[in-house]
Amino acid sequence: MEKTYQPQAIEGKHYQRWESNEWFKPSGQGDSYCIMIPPPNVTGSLHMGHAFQQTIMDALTRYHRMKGCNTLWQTGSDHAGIATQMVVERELAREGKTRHDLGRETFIDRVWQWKEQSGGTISSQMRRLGDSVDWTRERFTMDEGLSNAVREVFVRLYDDNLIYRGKRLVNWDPVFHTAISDLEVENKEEQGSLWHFRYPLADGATTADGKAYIVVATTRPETILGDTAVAVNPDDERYQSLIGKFVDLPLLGRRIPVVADDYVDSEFGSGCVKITPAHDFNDYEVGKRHGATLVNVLDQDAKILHAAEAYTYDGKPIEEFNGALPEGYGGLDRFDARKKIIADFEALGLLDSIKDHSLMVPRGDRSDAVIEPWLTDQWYVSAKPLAEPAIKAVENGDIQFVPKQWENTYFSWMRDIQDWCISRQLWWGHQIPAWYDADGNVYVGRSEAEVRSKYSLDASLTLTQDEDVLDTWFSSALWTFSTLGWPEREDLVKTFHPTDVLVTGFDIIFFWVARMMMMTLHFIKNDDGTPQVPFKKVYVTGLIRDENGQKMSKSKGNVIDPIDLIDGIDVDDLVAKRTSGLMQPKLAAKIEKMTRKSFPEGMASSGTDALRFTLASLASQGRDINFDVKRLEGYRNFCNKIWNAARYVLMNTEGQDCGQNGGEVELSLADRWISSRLQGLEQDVERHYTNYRFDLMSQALYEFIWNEYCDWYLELSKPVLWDENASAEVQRGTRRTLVRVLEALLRLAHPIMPFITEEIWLSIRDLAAREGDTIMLQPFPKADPAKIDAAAEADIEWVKGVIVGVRNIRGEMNIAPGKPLPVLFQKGSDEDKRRLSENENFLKTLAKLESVTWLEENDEAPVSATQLVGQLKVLVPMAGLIDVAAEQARLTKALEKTSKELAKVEGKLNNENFVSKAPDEVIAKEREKADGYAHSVRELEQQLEQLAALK
RNA sequence: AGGACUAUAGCUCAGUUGGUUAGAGCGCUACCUUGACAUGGUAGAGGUCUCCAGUUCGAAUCUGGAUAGUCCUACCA
Repeated sequence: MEKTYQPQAIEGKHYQRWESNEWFKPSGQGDSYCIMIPPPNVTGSLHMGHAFQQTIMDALTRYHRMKGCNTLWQTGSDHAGIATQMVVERELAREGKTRHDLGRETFIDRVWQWKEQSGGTISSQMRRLGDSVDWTRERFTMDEGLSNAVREVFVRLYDDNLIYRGKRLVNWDPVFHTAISDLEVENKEEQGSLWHFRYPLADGATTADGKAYIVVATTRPETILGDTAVAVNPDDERYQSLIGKFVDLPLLGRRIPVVADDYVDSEFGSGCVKITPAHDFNDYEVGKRHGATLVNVLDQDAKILHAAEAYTYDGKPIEEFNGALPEGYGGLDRFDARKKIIADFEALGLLDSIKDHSLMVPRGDRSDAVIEPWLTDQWYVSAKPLAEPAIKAVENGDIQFVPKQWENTYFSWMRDIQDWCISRQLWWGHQIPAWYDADGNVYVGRSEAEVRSKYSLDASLTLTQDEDVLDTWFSSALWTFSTLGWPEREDLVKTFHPTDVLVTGFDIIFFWVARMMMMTLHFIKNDDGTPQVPFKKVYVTGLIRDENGQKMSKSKGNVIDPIDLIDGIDVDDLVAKRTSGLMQPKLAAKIEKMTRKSFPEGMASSGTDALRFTLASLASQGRDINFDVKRLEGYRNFCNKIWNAARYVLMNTEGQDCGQNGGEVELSLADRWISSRLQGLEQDVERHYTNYRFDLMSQALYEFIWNEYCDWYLELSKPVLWDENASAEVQRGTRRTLVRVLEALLRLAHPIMPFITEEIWLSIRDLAAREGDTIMLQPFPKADPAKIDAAAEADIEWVKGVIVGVRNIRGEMNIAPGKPLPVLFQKGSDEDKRRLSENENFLKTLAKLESVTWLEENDEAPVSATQLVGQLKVLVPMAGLIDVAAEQARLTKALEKTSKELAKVEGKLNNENFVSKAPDEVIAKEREKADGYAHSVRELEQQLEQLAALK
C-alpha cells in the first residue's frame, strides 16, 4: 500500500469494475428493496443537494444489498420541458435562428440530438460519486415506455372525468410563452407605487362628500384598459349610494358598474377597487360574482392588443363586444403602456396621487420575468378527488415522513389543493393526446386511430392534435411505476413496487412527492384491490447551504461543485468558474473577492469517500445544512487514518499466520475487548440505519475507528506482537483479531465510503479468510451478543485509566514523553492487583514505564505525583523529576473540580424530596458517585498536605 | 397576516423517551519526527446550553412568554 491515501488513484478503477460486472443489478434473490432516484433534470449537473441525497440513497442501497436484499436503485432523468427547450433555443439563437425557423418536428429532433450529446453530464458525475444505480435500467421521461405511461394515464384520467379543459386565468410567462404552475412562481417583495386615479361618475352621480368622481388605487395602471367594474365594500358609508350606479372609464369611454363586494377592504387605499377580471385572480372571482365581462387586453408577450377581446365565464367569446382601445396603445409593452396610462390620466387631470408602495411581484422562477395572469385554454387535473386517498395514506401511516414534522406541511397543502394546470405551451414534452375537429370538438385517446374508433369518427373527418405538451411533473408523477415498465410489465411492478423509501428535499414535496402519491394511489392497486402507495417512507433531507447559511446560487457566486471537492480546484479556476456566465456581470468583482477570501488556496482534493462521509455526518434532522469545507478536511484526514491503520495491520499480518487456516488461538484482553466493542458498534449502526440517522452512524464509525480501534487497540496490539516471548497462540489471536475487526469495520463503513473500503478489503480479504470479488456483495456485519464481554471492557477501562493517569502526570509535569518512569501502586484492591499483574506488559509499553511496583498495606511510599484510578493510587516518585509547586497546582485543580462535583451530588442527596421521589437506581448511582468523589477529595487533600510538609 | 423551524465552545454542528464531569470537526495553547499515520501523537484552554417565568426531587431536554434569525403559505387592489 502507498504510504499516504490517494483517493484519485483508487476510485475510478473500482467503479468501472463494479459497473462492468453488473453488480449494481438486483440479485434476483431475497426480499426486494427499491429506491427510485428523484430524476435529475436532463440539463442539470451535479450539485451539492444531489451529492447529499445520492450519498444517502447509495448508502441505503449498498446496505440493503449487503444484507442480502434483491436491491434496485432505479436511476434516470426527466426531460425538463422549459429548461431543455431554453437550452436548445439559446443554441439556435447563436446560429441566428428560432425554433419557428426549424418547425416543430425538426426542433424536437434537435433537442434529442442535444440530449444524446450533452444530456449525460449528470450520469457521469454520478459515477464519480460511486452511486450503485442499475445503469442497465436507466430511464428518461421521454422514453417510449414512459411516454406510453403518460398517454395511458392522461386518457384514463380524462375518461374518469379527472382531467378537463377550460379557459381560465393562468400564470403566464411572457418570455417563455407558456403557462407555469403557481409553484413555479416566486413572489418577491419589490418597491413600486400605488397610483390613485379618478374615475368620473356617470349620470351626474356624486359621492357622499359631493365629488363627481371616485378614486381607485392600483399598482398596475395598464390593466385599466381591461376594467369592467369598480367594487366597494357594501358597508362602506362613503360609497353606499353609488352601488348600482356607473362610472365612465376614462380613455375608453366604457360605462362600468359600481358593485358591492365583501372582498373590498374599506381601509386600504381609497376603498374602491377597479375590477379587471381577465388580468387578476382576485378580480376574476369578484367579476364572476357580479357578471363583469372578462376583457383581455394583452397578447402572449404581455404587450397591449390592438383590440381587446371579451369573454364570458364559460370561455365563450363575446362577438358583439367593442374592443377598440385608445390610440397609441396597440403593440405597446405592458410597462410602456403603464407609463402612457399614467401620462394620459395626468393630462386629463385624473391622476389623483402617487404613493410609494412595496408589493409582492410574481416572477417566473426560470425566466425571472414578471408573471402575468392571462386568460387561456388549458388542461387541468381535478386535484381534490385524487388528494383524498393521498391524505389518508399519510394519516393511516401507509406512508410515513421522516422527520415526521413534514407531514404537517404536506397536509396543509393537500387539504387546500387547487386544480393542477398540466398543459404547457412548449414543443418539448409529451404532446397532449387530444384531437380537435374543425368545430373545436375534443376527442381524447391514446392515438388518432384510437380516437377515431373510440368516438366512431368518419375517416374523412380532419383531426388535429392539441399543440400543447404536458407539464414535466406530470410524467415525473408516474416515476415509481412508469420506470418499472407500467402498464406493459406488471411483473416488475409486483416485485419492486411499492418502493421502500423516497429520499428528497422538502422543496419538492408539493411539486413531486404529493403528485406521485396521488397518481400512484389512483393507478396502482394492491392484490386486494386497495390503492397502492408509491413508497412507504419519505426521508426528507435538509437543504445544503453555504457555510454562512446562504442558499447556494450562481448569482451569489457561492456554489460549490461536489466534483471540485473530490478533485480539488485552484483558486483561479474557482473564481473563473463562479464568475463566468453570470446574469449580472457586474457581480463578478464581488464574487471574486468573496471567493478569494473564503478559499485563498482553492479547494484541496478530498476524494469521494471523504465527501460522502462528510455529507452523511451532516444528515441530521434539521431543515438547513450549512456546508463547511473545514468539516470535509477533517474527514479526509479520517480516510487517511483508516488507510494508515490498514497499513499497520498489513505490515503486521501479511505473510504471517492470522489464523486463516485454523490453529489454536488465545485471545488477549485487548482482543476480547475490541471484539466486544465491535458488537456494540454493529448494533448502533444497525439502529441508525433504521432511524435514518446517518449523522449518528458516521459519528459512531468515526469514534470507534479513531478513538478505539486506532488509538487503543492498535497500540495494545503492539506489546503482543513485539513480545518475543509471546506464544504463537496469543500472537495468532491478536493478528486474527487485528485483521478481522478491520475487515468488519470496512464492511460497516462500505455503504458510506465505498472506494477506500473496497481497496483495503481486497488486500486483506485473504488474511481475514473471506472469499469474494468485492466487498459490495459481502454480508453486512451483524452483532453477535455472545462476543459481548463486559469483564474485558471493564478491565480495559482500568488499563486506560492507569495509562491516561500516567500520561496526565507526564503532560502536566512536562516530563519528556520518551522518559521511562517508575510507577508505584498503592491502596489497591485484589481486583486492582489482578488487573495489574495481568496487564503489566500493556502498561509498560503504552505508558512508557520503567518499572511497576505494587505496595502492600504497610509499605512506605516515597513522595510522588499522584493519580487516582477509582480507589487505586498511581504514584510517580518525584525525586529529581517533578516540581513540587507544579504538582500542587495540578492536584489543586483536580481537587477543585472534584469538590465541585461532590458538592453538587451531596446537595442532591441531602434533598429529602430527591431521596423520597427519585427512582432507587438514580439514587444509588448518585450515592456511588458521592462516595467516589469523597474518597478522591480525601486522597487529594492528603496528598497536598504531604507536599506542603515538604516545603 | 397565519404557520413552521432554529437559537448549545471562536466557527460549523450533535446531544435519542428529563438524571452525562454537556460532545465532535475545524480553530487555539504547550510538548513530541516514538518502528501505521505530522492528513499524526500526548496533554490542555474554552460553554451561567439566547433571555424570563413555570412544571418537576431534578431542565440543554417539557410548557408558556420575550428576543433574534430563517423559511413556507396567503396576500390590500
